[in-house]
Amino acid sequence: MSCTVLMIAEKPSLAESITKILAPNGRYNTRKQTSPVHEYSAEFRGAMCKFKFTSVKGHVYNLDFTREHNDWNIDPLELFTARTTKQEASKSGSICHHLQQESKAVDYVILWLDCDREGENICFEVIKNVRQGMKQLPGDQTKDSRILRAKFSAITATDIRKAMDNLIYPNENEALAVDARQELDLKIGCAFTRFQTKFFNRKYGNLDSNVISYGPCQTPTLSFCVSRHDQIKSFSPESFWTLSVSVAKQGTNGEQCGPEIHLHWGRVKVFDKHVATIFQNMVRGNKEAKVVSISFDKHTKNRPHALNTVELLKFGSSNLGIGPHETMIIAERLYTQGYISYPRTETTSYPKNFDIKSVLKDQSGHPSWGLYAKELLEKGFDWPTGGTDAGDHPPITPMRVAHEGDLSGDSWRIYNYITRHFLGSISPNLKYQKTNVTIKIGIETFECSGTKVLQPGFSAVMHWRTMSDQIMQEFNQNEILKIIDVRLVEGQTSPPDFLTESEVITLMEKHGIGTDASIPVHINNICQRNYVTVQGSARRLVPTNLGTVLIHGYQKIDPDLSLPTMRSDVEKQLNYIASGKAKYAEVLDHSLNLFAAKFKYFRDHVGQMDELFEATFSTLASTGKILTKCGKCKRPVRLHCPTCEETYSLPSNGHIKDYKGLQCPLDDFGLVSFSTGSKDIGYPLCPYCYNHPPFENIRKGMGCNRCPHPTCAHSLVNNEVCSCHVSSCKGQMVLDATSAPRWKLSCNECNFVTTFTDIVKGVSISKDEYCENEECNSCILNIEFRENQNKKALKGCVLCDDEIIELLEKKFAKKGVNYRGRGRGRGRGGSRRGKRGRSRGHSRRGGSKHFKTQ
DNA sequence: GCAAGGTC
Repeated sequence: MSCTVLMIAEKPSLAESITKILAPNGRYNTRKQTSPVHEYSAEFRGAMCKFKFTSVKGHVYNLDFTREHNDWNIDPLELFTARTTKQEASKSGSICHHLQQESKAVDYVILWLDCDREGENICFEVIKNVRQGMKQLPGDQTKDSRILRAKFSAITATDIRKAMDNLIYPNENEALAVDARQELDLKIGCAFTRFQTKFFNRKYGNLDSNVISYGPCQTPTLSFCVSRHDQIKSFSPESFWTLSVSVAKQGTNGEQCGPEIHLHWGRVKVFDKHVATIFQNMVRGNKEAKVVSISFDKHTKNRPHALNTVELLKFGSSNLGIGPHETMIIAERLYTQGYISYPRTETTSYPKNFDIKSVLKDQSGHPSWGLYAKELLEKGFDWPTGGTDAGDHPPITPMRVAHEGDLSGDSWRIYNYITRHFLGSISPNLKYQKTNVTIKIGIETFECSGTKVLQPGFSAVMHWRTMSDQIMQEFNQNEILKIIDVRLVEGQTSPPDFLTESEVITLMEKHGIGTDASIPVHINNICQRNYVTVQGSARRLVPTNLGTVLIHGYQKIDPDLSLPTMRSDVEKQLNYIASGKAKYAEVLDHSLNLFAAKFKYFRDHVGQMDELFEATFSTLASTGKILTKCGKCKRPVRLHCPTCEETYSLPSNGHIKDYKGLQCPLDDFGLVSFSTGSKDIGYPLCPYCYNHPPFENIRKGMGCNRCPHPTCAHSLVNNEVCSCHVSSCKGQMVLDATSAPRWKLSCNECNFVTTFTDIVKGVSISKDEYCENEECNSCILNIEFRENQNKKALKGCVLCDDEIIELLEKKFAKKGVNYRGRGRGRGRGGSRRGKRGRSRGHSRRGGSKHFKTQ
């Protein structure tokens, strides 16, 4: 034997099938090793050679951090710059050792790894193990020139032989793109996961998951489910009305003969009851209905394409009630038992030389579908058209007959589906005729229709696709029908339902999230971590509180983190590496820097996510109180709306209570009053305005005492009395209406407060009256005394009138005395006279954010 | 204890 050729496939089954194709007369010997080695002799490059065909089992290596960075106590930010190592993936039996042994003194290595980017990467993992042991040859016959790549687009004899005759070299750029992907996924995933897990698990003991994970595939997957949940929550039903009309054939005397026929209104529905009633009256105004047209249309439902993984998973979930993870486990078992072909494939078209006849022959004795298969064999089957060849593996088909007793419950149901799908895919199309009858009552159009199946085609074997006849009476053109009933039926629009697992798979496929092999893993992850639960026989994925809070948190802090474009954006970068347009190190560096910055931003703003966690998972929140308390200081600091899942912070170190059931005119939020005690500051505030100031140039934390709303009874404009007495303060003294029965004036900037003595019963601001002292210009107050005081009501300026000044516990200095702050501030906001009712100092230039009162 | 991608 002049030379030895080592060939390596991605999995043992493929090594065997390709050997069967390439070994002369299909004759070869197999040695049992970590992965079987098939041996045969054949010609290669003009000489007889010994061929050894073995395989790896997927990736040879896993990427991981070194030991020092596998410590959860280090700062996760360090992970972005941490060193990584590749470790052998296999737990049972060393693949590396196997490759090293088998490559000893071989002349050639031919790589038959799957023809995708991952396969190209595995090529280089293999090369790392086989290169050393290869035979040294003289001259320019370098080892690298003898490591070759077979590129095949299907596992068929033609394709495999063609690949063997057109060997090329492995593509390092494609492999490097995968290396970059691995490193990015590892670093981003672990950094975010460790940070979140530690941050939230330390704070909340009642989270439903040990690990609060983040990943570029699992998080967008969860996001799909939460988006639908949000749509449902925010849905508001609308009433609509429709005309429900029934007619019947009539005899010569106008009597009803024949059953009632229900008609569909051409307008379907209207959203205005008044309009609907007009239509109803119009229709009722007619005595008869007239058939104006009858049409017969032929329709076709195409047979399905050949079966791929995603389609199998979707059917398993929606029709068999078996989750994708479980379906894959079962499919893999059926595959290793030889009942079906390789179950991980994107391909939906049969290879040209696929032996459909032999599969049909195998199945023709089957008790359930044997006769059907036999008929196809005898009468001829339709060679499938369409579908796509993804170049990976042939579609999923039955490989040998199984009877119901051979397989346990779910295995049988999956095998049953795969086989019926196969038979359906080579069956005729389903054909049916649809009859449409158009009927007019006055000027309104109605319709009724019937269907008749002309040829069941594939639905005869795929019984879940069966279409039943909808029989309709025969009508004649211009036939007059009797109107039996005209009713107005009210309905309501309804929200969408939660996404089914099958719909989630469709979305994942559409957005390129995960692969046929990993889609079930991602869905399984978000279930196991308790971010979603699978509900009902329709297997709908309903987000848990934890799942919802996570996604809402990302949306608040950095929406990119949960967008489905996360994956595709990174893929675009990786494509530059694969195509050789950019260097591996540069792309990796760029993406790592980007995500490190995102991580830092997320970490700095995690409080926004924490507000949601606090409202959902703190023990106080579980009592159902609307007012939640801070876990540390035990004071109420936040309001939480459990429906909107929004949290509003409030001023701390004080008391919060409902403010007389009053509402903010800007946003309809209920006002609350804040006070720090009977002799301290107090004011009403709107929780929304406090967190989202509605006017420009106003900082966060606005209470009503700083609000420039021109007409609201609680705003600064309508409650300010004079400038603050404290010299360094630029604030306004505001009448604190929340303070009754002990009336107070408190500054809206500093903590200066003055209280009226307890003989004062009521204080109000006199509308459009100001102190006559030009320098003062304060508001005029109306003071009422308690009945037992026998005092007449007073009216005057709090800065200039002695009698009023006397009523204050902390007295303002009388005008003319050189007290701190005198005269100051008066001119600051411009002349105030005549400006009441208009914002002072807070121009509404630029408009307000949610102003809706004017 | 963490990601996602292969495969068993």
